[in-house]
This record gives sequence, C-alpha cells and structure tokens, in this order.
Amino acid sequence: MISRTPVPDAPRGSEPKREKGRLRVAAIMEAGVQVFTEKGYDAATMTEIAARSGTAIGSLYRFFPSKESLADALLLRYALHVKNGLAEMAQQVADLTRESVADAFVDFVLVLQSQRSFAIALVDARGGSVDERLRFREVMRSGVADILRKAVPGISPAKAKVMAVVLIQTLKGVISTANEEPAMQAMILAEMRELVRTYLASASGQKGK
Amino acid sequence: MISRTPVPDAPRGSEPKREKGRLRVAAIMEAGVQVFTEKGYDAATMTEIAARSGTAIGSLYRFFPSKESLADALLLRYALHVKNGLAEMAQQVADLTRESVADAFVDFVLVLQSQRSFAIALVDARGGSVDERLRFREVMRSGVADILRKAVPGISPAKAKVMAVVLIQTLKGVISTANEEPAMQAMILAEMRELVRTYLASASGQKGK
Amino acid sequence: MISRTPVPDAPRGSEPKREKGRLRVAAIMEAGVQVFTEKGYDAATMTEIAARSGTAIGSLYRFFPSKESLADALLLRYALHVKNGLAEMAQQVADLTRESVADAFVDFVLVLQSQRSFAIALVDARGGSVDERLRFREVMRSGVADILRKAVPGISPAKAKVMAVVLIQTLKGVISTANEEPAMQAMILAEMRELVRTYLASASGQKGK
Amino acid sequence: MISRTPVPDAPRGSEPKREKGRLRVAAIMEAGVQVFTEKGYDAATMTEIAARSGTAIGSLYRFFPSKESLADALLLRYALHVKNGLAEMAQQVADLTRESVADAFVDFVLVLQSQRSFAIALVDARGGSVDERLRFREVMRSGVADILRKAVPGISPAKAKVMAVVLIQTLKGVISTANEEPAMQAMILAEMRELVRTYLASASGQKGK
DNA sequence: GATGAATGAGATTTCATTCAT
DNA sequence: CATGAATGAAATCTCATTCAT
Repeated sequence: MISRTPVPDAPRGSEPKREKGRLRVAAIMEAGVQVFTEKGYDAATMTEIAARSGTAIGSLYRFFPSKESLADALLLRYALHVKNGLAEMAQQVADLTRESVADAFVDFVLVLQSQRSFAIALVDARGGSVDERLRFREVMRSGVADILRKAVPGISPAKAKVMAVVLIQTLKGVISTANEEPAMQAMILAEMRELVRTYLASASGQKGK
Repeated sequence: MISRTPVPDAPRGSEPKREKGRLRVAAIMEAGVQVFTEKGYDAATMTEIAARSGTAIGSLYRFFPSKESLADALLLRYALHVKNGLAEMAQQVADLTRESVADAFVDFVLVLQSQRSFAIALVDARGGSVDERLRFREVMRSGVADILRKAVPGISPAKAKVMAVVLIQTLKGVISTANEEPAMQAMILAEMRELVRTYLASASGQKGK
Repeated sequence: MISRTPVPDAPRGSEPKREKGRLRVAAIMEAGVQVFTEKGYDAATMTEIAARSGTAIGSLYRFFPSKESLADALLLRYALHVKNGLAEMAQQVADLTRESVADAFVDFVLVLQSQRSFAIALVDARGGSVDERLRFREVMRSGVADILRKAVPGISPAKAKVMAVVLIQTLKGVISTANEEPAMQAMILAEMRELVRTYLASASGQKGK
Repeated sequence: MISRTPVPDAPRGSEPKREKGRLRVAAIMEAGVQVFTEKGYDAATMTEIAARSGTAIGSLYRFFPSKESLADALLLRYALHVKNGLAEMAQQVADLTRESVADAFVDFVLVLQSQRSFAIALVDARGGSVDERLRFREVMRSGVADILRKAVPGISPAKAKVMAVVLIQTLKGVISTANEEPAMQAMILAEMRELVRTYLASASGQKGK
C-alpha cells in the first residue's frame, strides 16, 4: 500500500548513467511489455522477462526491485505516451470539424492499441499499484476532457469530465475488436466511429449541463 | 467385468446428491464469486475460496475438481442469468418507448452489476475455458441483438448484431462506475443513459444498413 | 509394523455371513486385483476399487479397513493358490521324469502369471505388510523345496532349500516375458525350459551338498 | 525482438554452471538413489530427497524439474555404469576360461548391487519414462549378448540374445540376496555361480541354435 | 556490477479414511 | 448396514526475491 517513488525506479542512487545501462533497461521494458501482454500480469514471470531481454535475473532486479515496480514503470511510460498523444490532439482540435475530432479519437485508440494493448491487462488485472492506476486514469480523463472542451464550444468543465469518462469507456471497445474476425472487425469499427460522432454531435446540440 | 458408467460413488466433480451437498455447493459458489471479484482469476486461491465458504479444501475439490471448473460453473450460471434477463426484456420491449428501452438496458446492467460484476473479471482474464467464454459472448450478443430488432423496427439483422457489440461495450462502462464517488457515479450514469438513448434514436433515424 | 490379524479381515466380529456380503467381498477383491495390476500399489486408489466393484467407499472400508489390509488379503489368497498348486505338484512329482518336472515348474508359473501377475507388483512394491511378504516367500520356498526333494532323490534338505531360492528367481523371468514380442517370448520361454532342465539335471548329477 | 535460444539464465532443468551447483547435483542424486531405493518410485517424495541432500526444495527443482526427470537422470547414469562395465568385461573375456566368465557375471552384478540396487526399483516400477526404460534394457541385453558371443565360440547371435535375456533374469537374483541372512546369502550366491557356470557350459555344448 | 544458485512460502490437487445420515 | 460427504495431511511444483561469488 505504501508506494515509495513514482520514478521509473532508481535503485541505488540514480538511473543508469552509462549507455549500457540504458540499453539494458530498454530491453527489459520491451520484454516486459511482451510477456505481460502474452500472459497477463499474474502469469508473467520475472524469470521469463529476464530471459527474453537477455538479462540475468539478478540484473533485472537491480533496475526494477520488484515485479510490481516493473509493471508500474511500464504503465507510467504508457501513460506518458497517452498524455502526449492527447496533448498533441488537443492542439490540432481547433482546426478540425467535429466529425474529424470523433475520428481522431478512434484513430488515436487504434494507434495505442497496436502499440501497447498490454496496458489494459495491467490496469484491469492486479498489476500496477493502486496509486499508479488512479494516476493513469486521471491522465486519460483530463486529457480527453481538455479536447472535448475545445471541440465542443460552450461545454461546461463538469460536463466535459463526465463525457470524457463515458467516451473513454466507449473507446475501449475499439481494443476489443482485435479478437474479432476481420469482416466483423471492420463493421464494428465503422459503427463505433458513427457512435462517437453521434455522441459529439448530441453534446454540441445540448451544450452546457 | 469392468463396468464403466453406472457405478455409485461420485469420484470427482459430480453434483451433490444430498441436501447438505447442495447447500455446500451454493456456499462455495458464493465465495467463489467474492474472491474472484476481489482478486481476479489468477490471484484468487482455491484455499481462500474454501475457507471463506467454510469448506474443507478436499470438499471443494469434490464438487469442483479444478479451479477452472469452478470458474466455468460460475460463468455458466451468470450466463444463464443474463440470458434469462435479456429474454424477459425482449418480451417487454414491444410495450416500451425507445427511450424506455435505452433505460432498460442501463438498468439491466445495473442489476447484473450489483449481482455479479465478477463475470467481467473472469471473461476478460484467463478464467473460464475458451469455449465457455465464446459461448457467453454469443449469448450476450444475440440476446441484445434480438431486443434491438424489436426496439428499432426495420433494422437489418446484421446491423442489429453490430450495434449489439458496440452497445454491450458501452454498457460495460456502467459497471466501472462502481469505483467512482457517489456524486460522480450518478452523473456518469445519467450521461450513459443519455448516450444509449441517443444511440438508439440515431439508429432509428437511419434504420437499415 | 504391528500386524493385527492374518485373516482376510473380519471387521466387527466375523466374516460376512450373508450371501450378499460374500459376493460383495468377492467383487471387491476382483476389482482390487484389476486396479492393483493396472496401476501398481501406490497409484491404485480405494475410490476406484470401490467404483469398479460397484461398492460404496464406505462399504469397502467395512470389509477392508485399510488399503494395506486389502492388499494383504489379496496376497494371502494368492499365496494359498500357490501353496495348493505346489502341493498338488508335489503329489504328482513321483510319476514324472526329471524333465517333466522342469516343464511342470515353468508351466506352473505360466498359469500363475495369467491368473494374477499382480502379486509381483504388490510384493515388489511397498504393498503387503512385511509379515505378509515373508510368509509368502516362505510358502514358495518350502513348497518348491519339497518338490525338489522328491524330484531329485538323495538331495539334502539344505541344498533343496537353496536350489528352491535360485529356481524361484529364475522362474520369475517367465513372468517378464509378458512384455516381449510374441516371437521373442516363445524363444525366451523355450530357453528357460532348457535352463531349468539343465539345472535339475546338474543337481541330480552332484546330488547332496 | 524475441530471441529464442541463446539467452542467459537457466530457467529449469539446466545443468549447473558453477562448482557449487555441481556438488549440489551430486548430493541430490545420491539422496535420490537412497530414497528411491528405500521407498520405491511412487512412495519416494521430492521433499525427502531435498531434505536428505540438504537442499531446498526449490533448488532441487532448479536442476531436476520433475520427479520423473530425476529418476531418468539416475537411471541414465546407472545405465552408463552398466554399459561401461559390460564393455570392460567384454574386453577381458578372451583371456578367461568359461568358468571365470560365469563368475565374472556374478561378480559384476554383485558390484552393481552394492553400488546401486535402486535401478531395479525404478525400472520395474513406474519410474523412468518408457523410452528410458527400453533403452536401458537394450543396453543390458546387447552388452551381455556381446560377451556371450565371445565367451561361447560359435554361438549364433540370436541364441546369444535369448541367452542374455535369460541370464540377466537369473542374475537379478543376486540382488535379492541382499535381504537374506549372511549364511543363507553365501549359499545362494555359490549356488547361483554354479547355475551360471552350468548354463554357459550347456550352451557351449549345444552351441549354435 | 553482473551473475545465477539458493530459498521457502504458497498454490493446486489427491486420496486414505471417518462418520453423520 | 449402506451411503457418500467431509476431512486435511501431504505431494508436486512455481516463482518472487535475495545474496554470495
């Protein structure tokens, strides 16, 4: 319950200063993403992550002193990706039509999915400390809410926040399409785009609260 | 000399034959729901389920010969609940306005949630054999699609199926509200109702494919 | 280590007096032979023996209060078979040539094998209390020694006993042939007959000690 | 990104890479021989083998990832002993009289016995995979047959093979003598030597098939 | 710093045996 | 007496984590 440091984990003093160390950490994180994605948090083993990253188990623990700390680091990195992505989207939103914004949301999730659908596994399952989880959720929500405030002029901050929650949940469905047959997948995706558009349009209609 | 089937003695995984046994099974399933919900499939332990149901570990294994078989049984029971609930809803749908149907969906998920939000954990995670999972998903989809075909006159079966997928995904969000603060929870719920109404309305507008 | 009673096990007072009880016991013993033979002593389970004999596990334990007691009873019954067989052979030995006696030994083991090769499993493995085991060995040895004394006139009792030990060991090989291919099996059997004949002949040659 | 084979870290069942590891493996194998010999394959427990070798259970499983793998390793090592012993004997057989060869057989088994009479338990019982078992049996048979071909000039290969089977079976009796009283043991041993001599002599007499 | 052997708590599962019904 | 549910010790095996080399 007591989370120590929110940094990617700096074992005895600091992050790896040497080039070699940074490569090692990168390899571990990559392997971590792979294994967590394939097996889920519980079934993934530190030994396999070590092996797959070409690292001795002892070395792995030097950089990430616990399984949870590795998951946290991975999640944090993912959260940064998302945060940056949303910030970028927020800048472009002024130049877009409402429908384009809707599509942008779907495309954004699609990109995330192909990059790291593993995060869902970590967040949904036990993985990631409670702190980390909440932080990640907050990043998502406020990022999306920001965009909504720009895309839907006149919307109240509260409404934007609530819409963000609902929108995020809906967008999660995009990820689930990965398991469908291609034909079905395409149809679901199109339908989701439509729903998001409709949602944004209706919000514009009623505006405020 | 070797009789295969009709022997007495219930070696493993058989159904209880005495009253007491049925009570025990009920207790185990209840504890199973609890523990799976709290910890997720992997982190849940048979030992804890046994303890929490006041059952010796051996007795637990008499009725459910493996962790997976318990998860399957739980999922199956839940699937029945859902199936019956959807069937019931399908009968009433003729007498309802479109908006009432939207609300009914949300309410339905709300009821399920309070009863057993654990199923999502089992379905999403490792738990439940693949067969069981697919079967459950299919039950959900066709049940919801049936209702949609009645609620949205003129909709094509294919469109109904795709809408069902998207709608289910959206409704899953209702369950997530359980972790929110009450005030936020209420707002999210209202927003979701609105979204579902909007979705149904838009479907009626364009109708067919 | 403390063996209680050397009888087939008389639970609360006496052996089953009713016809039904005797049938039940017979069924259990038959199933016991089967399962012990198929799985070996350790891997055999009382539950399976009960099931295969159409007996409730509780009833099985009424007649045989432990797994070991069942194994003992089976072994005892087998020992009786052997004892009687040897005794019968001893009576006929006077009328046979030495070569016929050798063949009779091999044939005798052959018959036992097809009847219950399970005994070896029980004796070799953990099964059967030490007492039971020693008793069985003694029955074999003195039975065979008796025959030798009749078949080889002038042999000393001590020599007969030692020969019995060696002969029994050699004859055990007959049982192992069960796993060979038919062609090989026949050859081995013939070779064994030859060896036993040679052995008896050589004993006659040197006679006494 | 996924490197399959040449990664460091020895997950399971790997050979020790440090000196200490090799000592540990030796200790485990020694304890394995002891416990398997005393209890038989099924009744032997990994926990006891670990304890008796002063090894933590986890360490035991590091080197031998399953009970069967330990039994296999033990059997393989024993098979090597036997193979080498037989090969050595084969080289010396040219310089020996037939009677000396017979004695050599008995002595050979005697040596094996004092070293590891456990193998019989493993081979006869469940232990060791079927492959391993058959391989071991074949090693024995062809090794003995080789010697016979040299010791009994003019014998046909087929006859040598069959004789080997019978001879091995007979020699197994030598091991059983371990349980006898010393006096009896000596007599049985002498008798067996005599039988083996007689057997070889008779084979020389009839020669070929 | 890197390495990998060592550790041991803990998870799943089995089965002989008992005893209330 | 028959029945079968209940019991729990014990077995096999896993894996996060530590620490001597």
